Amino acid sequence: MATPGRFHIDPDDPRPLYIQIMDEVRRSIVNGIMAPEQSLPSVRDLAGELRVNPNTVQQAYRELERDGVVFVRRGQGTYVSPDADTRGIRDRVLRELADRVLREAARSGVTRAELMAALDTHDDRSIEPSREDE
Amino acid sequence: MATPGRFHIDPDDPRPLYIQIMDEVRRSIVNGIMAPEQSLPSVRDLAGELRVNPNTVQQAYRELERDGVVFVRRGQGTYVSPDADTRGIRDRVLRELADRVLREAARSGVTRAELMAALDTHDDRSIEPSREDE
DNA sequence: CATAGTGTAACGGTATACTAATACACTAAA
DNA sequence: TTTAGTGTATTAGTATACCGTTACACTATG
Repeated sequence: MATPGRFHIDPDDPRPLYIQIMDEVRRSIVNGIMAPEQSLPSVRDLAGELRVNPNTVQQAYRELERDGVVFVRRGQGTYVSPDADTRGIRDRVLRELADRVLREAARSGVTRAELMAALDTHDDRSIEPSREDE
Repeated sequence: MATPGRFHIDPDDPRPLYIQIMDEVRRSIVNGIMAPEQSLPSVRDLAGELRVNPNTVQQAYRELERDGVVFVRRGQGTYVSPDADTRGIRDRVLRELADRVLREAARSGVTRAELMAALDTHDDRSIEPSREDE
């Protein structure tokens, strides 16, 4: 059930709240919804919208800052990094995901070619990327 | 540092021990090293080899049994499932990995095509699948 | 029947992750 | 200078995962 704000989290999702928030922010940048230097909602605003603790939002923003995705001005706000353009973040997300996936494939003893074949024939269309319908 | 047994675990790997053991067993089947109905080392034997607690091995075997990868005869031992042939397990591992990966891609707002392109161009050859050199 | 193998269950300790509560510090505008 | 915004740090509570300890049950063999 989506909250009416720009980001949403799913209380039934087993993943930690702060990780869901990080994914929301990252996806907004990847999809071009948020542009470099655009301000993010304040930790209190977003906390209110999502009905979580401000420190939970803060934890998400802190990790995104550490990853270079956002930067912070104390007393002013949190902003998308100037170099966090859609293409750049998208490439990084893809590279890191590919890296993780290939490691897991290696652990399981399957090859990149087999994995790609499996991805090609995977038929669950319901998990194509989220679209932000505004 | 590999222990001299058939399976090994890495104490520096942050993943839980029982999950590492599950991966070892699964990979042995996927690589054809273990055949259907072949017996697995007993929980005490493997615990001794890996220097972990028997109940840790037991937990791995229990999950593998739940997944249908092995079956258990109390008092007798644990065996690879008769239908757990290399092809079957390999297909399942691939399907589940593909499913997980596409979900994570969707969460990040990237498409299957982009992901496959990233996998194609990923250049870390060091993470091709483990080979069991015997 | 006893024994040595096998698997199994219950319980407890520890560590860590997650989240919230509270209070502090910075900044800009009035 | 004050105020209302902003971010930030510390602390604490809770839950859960992980792993080990201990003891029990089954099975086959001698």
